[in-house]
Amino acid sequence: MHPYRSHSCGELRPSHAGEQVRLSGWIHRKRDHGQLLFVDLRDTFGITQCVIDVSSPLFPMLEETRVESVITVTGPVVQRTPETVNAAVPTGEVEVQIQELTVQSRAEVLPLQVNSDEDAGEETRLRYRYLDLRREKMQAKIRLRGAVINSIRRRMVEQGFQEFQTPILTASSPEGARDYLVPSRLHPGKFYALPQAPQMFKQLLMMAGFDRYFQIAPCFRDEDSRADRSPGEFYQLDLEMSFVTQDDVFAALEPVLGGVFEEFAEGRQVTAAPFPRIPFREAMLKYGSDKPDLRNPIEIVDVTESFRGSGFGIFAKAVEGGSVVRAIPAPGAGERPRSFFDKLNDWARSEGAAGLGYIIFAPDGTAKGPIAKNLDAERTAQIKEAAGLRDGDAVFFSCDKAGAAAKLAGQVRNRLGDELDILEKDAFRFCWIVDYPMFELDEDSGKIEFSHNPFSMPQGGMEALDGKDPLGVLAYQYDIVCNGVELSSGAIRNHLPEIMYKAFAIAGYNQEQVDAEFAGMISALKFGAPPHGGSAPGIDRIVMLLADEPNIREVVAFPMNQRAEDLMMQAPAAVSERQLAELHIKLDLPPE
RNA sequence: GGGGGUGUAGCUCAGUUGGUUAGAGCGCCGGCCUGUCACGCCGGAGGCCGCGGGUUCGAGUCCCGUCACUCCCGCCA
Repeated sequence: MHPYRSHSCGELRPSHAGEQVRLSGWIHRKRDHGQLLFVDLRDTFGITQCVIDVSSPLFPMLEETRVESVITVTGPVVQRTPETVNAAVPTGEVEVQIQELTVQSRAEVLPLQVNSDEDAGEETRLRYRYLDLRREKMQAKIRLRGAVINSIRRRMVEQGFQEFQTPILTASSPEGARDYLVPSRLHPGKFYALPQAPQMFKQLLMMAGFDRYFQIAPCFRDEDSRADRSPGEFYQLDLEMSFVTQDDVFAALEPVLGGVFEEFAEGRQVTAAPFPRIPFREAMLKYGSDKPDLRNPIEIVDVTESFRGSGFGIFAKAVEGGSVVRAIPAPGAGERPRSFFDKLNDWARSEGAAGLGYIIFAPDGTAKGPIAKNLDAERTAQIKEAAGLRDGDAVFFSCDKAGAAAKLAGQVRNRLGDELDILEKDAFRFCWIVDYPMFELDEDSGKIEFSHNPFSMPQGGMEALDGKDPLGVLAYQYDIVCNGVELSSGAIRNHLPEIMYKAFAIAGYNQEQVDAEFAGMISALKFGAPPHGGSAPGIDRIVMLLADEPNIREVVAFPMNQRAEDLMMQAPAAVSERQLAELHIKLDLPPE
């Protein structure tokens, strides 16, 4: 017999009764009856009950072996009597009678409990990640991640995409996030950078004529983390296509994402392709965000005109000064207590807003609240009509300059969705956000800047850039959003050097600067570049959504903590003087 | 860089208005138990209440500072 196992711990059934088997695994749980001892033996495939009694000379050895020790047991499979069957476990109709026992590895007292559904603190979990990962919940999430990646890869290949590998040690790029730098030994004072994304390489592969590229690509960015943003590194489904329009990219990606979500939805609804397309400006108005959660039925409306010259002086005056007023309907909130409105107002102030006005439309048809007192009935009715409100509803107002008003309105919309518990349940709601503006005005400097990727193709091409209103130029730039999570952004790229120079000129770069900073890219465009475009959905975020986990670390096997430290491997760490010397590095700062 | 939350036993947490010896569940150690499956019963050990300072007759509790973790803003496709 094999030295470790003849079967897995999830395998044995009544049909195996009478067979001599060998199982290896971790002691998940022990139930010690003094003369009789049950061991739940666990491997990644399942749990099998093993039993031994005091008549065996091995009994004391097993009795003193702690939970999470690794053992090998050998003995016959026995069908359990009907009253001792455990219907909750697939192997629950049988058990293994232990005749031979090897303790492969003893476990000390554990810093976290593996056989518990309760999470230990994150610091403990990350420091002992290998224990945390033994837990059933974690095994399921990490397995899901692997299955999702397999599914993506299969679907991409089926659509004629070819997988590539691109360099990890590459050059720093001047745009975007902060780079991770790697010092060069052979070139004193010079550095490689880890790629923030394989952007340049995938475009160069298009110029090389490969037509359809994809990669499950590691990306590195030295920026602060969030619950949904890993510090340091993450994975993207990076893809690029030649001779395509925006519609072609959407048509290629929708069946992949839609298909993956359908495959792992487990009963949850998935938006059917084609996904809705929402222009950026419309999204900012209706949802106050370019990553709207479409499970939330609330739609924001502009009611600026209803307040212009009105008796509600604060808003009327702000409107004269160029502010707008956005109305956020709160369906069913009309019967909430005063404290509900006060709490939201306090929260809005804590978010930096001047305050959050509201009108309550009471069930008896009267309009209540401080704003209603100062607003004539006609205007109040106008607002009620515009926001689609009924008696028993309420409406909140966000009044500020357009950008800030939209942002607050979006936050209120999200908050109301949660507080009023009106989000559609068990659904994945996708949309594309399209028609991003090519440029935006920097509020501090007053200068025109790229609003997204400078390498996107402006809609209307050269003609549009030559026009009088660069801020009105839209780009073939798009995001895909699911349940309020930005999965990716993408674009049809600018493959024409003259348009590239012009776009950069508008953003204040002359030709020499562009040539210097983007040399590889610009020169590649000069030798015959196909029109091309692509996208790069975040793998971790896809798995987060499918696993219904708000924290990205839950779907990464070995994540770093918020301060970009690996508590288990103890990275980052100091290195030896010798290593530094080889890299021509002399540390200037005392090490603490 | 800024703001919020948390920090009490190995783990998860409770701890009232500032009051006497800081508790529970799980885990650990010991004892009992031959059909349990979150086995049960009895007993025990285990505490720098994150750290430093202050107020007070008295601080886990209040104040100041600091550190750690976490969430958010900034930042980030």
